[in-house]
Formats: sequence, C-alpha cells, structure tokens
Amino acid sequence: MKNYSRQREAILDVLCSTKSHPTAAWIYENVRKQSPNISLGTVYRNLSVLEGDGIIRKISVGDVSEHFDGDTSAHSHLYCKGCNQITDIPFDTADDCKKVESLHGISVESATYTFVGVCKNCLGSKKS
Amino acid sequence: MKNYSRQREAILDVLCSTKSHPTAAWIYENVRKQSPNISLGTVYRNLSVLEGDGIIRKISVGDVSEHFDGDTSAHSHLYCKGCNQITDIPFDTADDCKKVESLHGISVESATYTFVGVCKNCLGSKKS
DNA sequence: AATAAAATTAGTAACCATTACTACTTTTCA
DNA sequence: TGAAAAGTAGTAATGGTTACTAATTTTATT
Repeated sequence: MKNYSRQREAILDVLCSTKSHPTAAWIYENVRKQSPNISLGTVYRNLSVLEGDGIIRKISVGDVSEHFDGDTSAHSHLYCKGCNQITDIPFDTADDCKKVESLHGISVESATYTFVGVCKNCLGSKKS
Repeated sequence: MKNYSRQREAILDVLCSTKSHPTAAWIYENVRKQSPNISLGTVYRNLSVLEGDGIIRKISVGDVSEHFDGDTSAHSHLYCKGCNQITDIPFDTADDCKKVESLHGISVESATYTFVGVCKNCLGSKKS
C-alpha cells in the first residue's frame, strides 16, 4: 500500500464508504465534513491519481458528470432511467475480455459493462 | 421512417457514413461541407433527438467528449489507449441482458460494453 | 391556395464539469 | 538539517454542452 497524503486518504475513505457511485462534487461535499479546507481541485486531482493507480474506477454513463467507484472488483453496473442511480450488478467481465482478446487479436486491459434499464426499486413503485 | 428535417437528415447521413464513432464537433465540421450554415447547437439538438428516437447511440468512454454511433445493432466497442480511437467489436449483449434481467428482477433496455485496451493497429506498430 | 399553429433553425450567450496554474505548505530522504 | 519533491488551497481558464431568441420553415386545416 502506497503512502497517501491525508487528503487523498480522506477522498478514498469517502468513496469506499458508499455504494452510490458518486460524482466528484458529491465526494467533495462529503470529504469537507472531515477536511473543511480541501479544495475541489484536490478532489479531482486525487481521483485521477487513484484511478491511475488502479485503486478506484471511473464510470461514464452518459450523465452530465463522471462517477467514481471505490470497488474495483470485476462487476457491472445498472444505470436506472427511473432514479438515475447506478447500482452494482455482480456480472463478471473477465471471461469475455479473454474471449474478445483471442478472437480479435487485441489486448484487453479492462471492460466496462453498463446495463441501462429500470432498477428493482423503481419497478416496484411504478405509477402507470 | 419519420419525416426528418433537411438538417437532421444531413447529420444522420454524416454519422451513418463513418465507422469512427465521432464527436458532435466532428459531425458539425463534416455536415458543414454540405450545409455550411448549420449551427453547432442544431447538431447537438438533433443528435439528442435521434438518440431519443433510438436511431443512433451515444457512447461514453470517459473521454473529454461524448461520441456517437449510427449503428444501433447489438455490438460492443474497444477504446484503444494507444490511438484513443473507438472500434467495433462484434460482441452481442442481448443474451446477457436477458440473463441479468431474470437474475436480478430488473428491467434491462440496453447494454453498453466497452473494452479498454490496445487495438490491432497499435499492437502491430509497438515501439518498445 | 391561404393562413394560423407547430416545429425547426442559426446564432449567440450562458452553464458548469473539469483542468490548469500559482504561490505556499508538507513530506521525503540523503 | 535542509534541499528537493510532492501535494495543496484557491482561483482562473477551458471547453463541451445546453438554453435562449428571433426568424424561418413545415404542417395541418379550411
């Protein structure tokens, strides 16, 4: 484990303590509770560093902003059109990566699977 | 087939005539060759309309900008870290969608699979 | 065809997520 | 101990995208 700065640890803590796949702004607001003087730029920079180190993942769902995930284990995501929330789907991508690699003569490092639909919660509380 | 405006048709033509998964800016530049007075806002608005109609797809790869794809058939993408280009991978997602749906009690409308790695071209011309 | 309503557009301004920059502080390590 | 390296707060700048407006084009109705 690398030696991270206090701010970087705080950011990582906040991100890893939620399953909500938050944006940088949300992380910033929550890190401020313990580090009131942290700046938004620091959050962005460290998220970028942590992503580069493979400690966290960035998730792009076509939203207005990027989302982050402190869980780097192989899993997929559901982007719910009802509540606009991202939830985990325990769907592994490793086998597909290998398959695609050998089939197409490319080098695959990772894969991002995003299912778009309606989550359990929103299906249950449907209006129509 | 809906009755689309001249501009919308031009945008769709440009997008469907390439396999490069371009950005709105690229589409704008190329549509201008046949419609010099079209505005960037019109491109964005129509891409959004076309996406809503399910005629085109929006692709988010974590890039600085969104990409678009005129091919809505079930396939996946490779985002190459060498050339930063998006290429098609004929990897279908339909079965997985059904599997995930029944397994987790959710409603899945579509899926986006993005493999990240190095494309054939870049592998061939490797320096190191 | 005539005309009113609806849709679309060009052009521009505003928005806002993200990045860049700078002076300063903290950490590292010889 | 002290100099180099890394990190930070604060702020300015960037740039992709959206919103707005007056004008134009299309559609529908008579």
